[in-house]
Amino acid sequence: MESSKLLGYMLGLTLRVFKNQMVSEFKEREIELTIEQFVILSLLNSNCDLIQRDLASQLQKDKSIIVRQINCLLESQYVVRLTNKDDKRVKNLILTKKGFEKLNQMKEIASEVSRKLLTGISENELEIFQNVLLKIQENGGVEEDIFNCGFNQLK
Amino acid sequence: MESSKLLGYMLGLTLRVFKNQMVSEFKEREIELTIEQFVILSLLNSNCDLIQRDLASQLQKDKSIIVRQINCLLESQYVVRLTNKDDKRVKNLILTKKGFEKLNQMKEIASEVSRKLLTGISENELEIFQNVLLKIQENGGVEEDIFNCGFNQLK
DNA sequence: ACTATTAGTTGATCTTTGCAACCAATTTAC
DNA sequence: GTAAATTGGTTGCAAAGATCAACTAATAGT
Repeated sequence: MESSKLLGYMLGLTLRVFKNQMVSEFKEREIELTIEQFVILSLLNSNCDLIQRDLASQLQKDKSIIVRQINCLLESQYVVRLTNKDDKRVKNLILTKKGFEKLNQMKEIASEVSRKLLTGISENELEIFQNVLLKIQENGGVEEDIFNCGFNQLK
Repeated sequence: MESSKLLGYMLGLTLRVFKNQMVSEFKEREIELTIEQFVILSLLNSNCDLIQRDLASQLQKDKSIIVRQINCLLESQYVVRLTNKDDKRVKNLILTKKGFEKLNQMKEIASEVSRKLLTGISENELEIFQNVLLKIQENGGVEEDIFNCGFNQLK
């Protein structure tokens, strides 16, 4: 099996397609957040116990990146950062009302874009597709999906 | 169907897993190219008629990015850039022997990484996975795969 | 011939990323 | 209980990646 060659190419291109569409939709509707920030808000909304360390490991990014992303979200008042009472090293991250509303707006856009990009793909194919993605992540050592932020839990 | 929410998240995370593994392998074996450059060399090797415009559209990136990537590859003498005789606007890109050898070295690494990441995934699932990726790209308006740089054509 | 288009290049600028150093709080090891 | 190690978070800096607009040179369209 020679899937080897271009797994990265295929994933990269597909992601880029998705991102480009999202970015242009965001621009059109004057949403000033990036896709990354949208993802972070989504994760925070899925599980309000997530701290910056968790975001870093879930997203496989350096913790410093997360800090800065959160800083942006703070400035626009989409989240609040509070020092945890039990462990003062830890900062809890809480979505504000404003953040929640913006998130829902972005989710709708993501829904539209996804619907558009996934047309012609059967339920079954999509299921397998998701499982393969999960499997790759697992094989790559991504922590088990603590909070099940899979595909299917959106209201 | 609520796959909407995190298509971007799933793709992004999976790509990141792949990239992280590749980067650490590249580092270990002292390969000083980026994944992007590896992809470009792959594409050039698949089809030597590709010009910079094609690379830009295939990779969905701005042409200026491609120019600069190629400049790097020129400096390290992995490719040569020649003005096309029939149309002097066009530059042909040719892999050097050095580039070809480096490419093969990187391909092997990519094979290993892919093999590792794809363990436990059946032939059939993988096939569907690839088709979904292609379908998404198609729905997103990526040009038809002129030179069939699909999964299965590696030596 | 004049205009529009195309391929490529450059410059300025911005974001993203990665790395290392660092602080403060907490654990651990003795 | 205290010293040392670890952990979560923050900052600075430099490299890489990406964007946008302006520009050249060659070609195509009329």
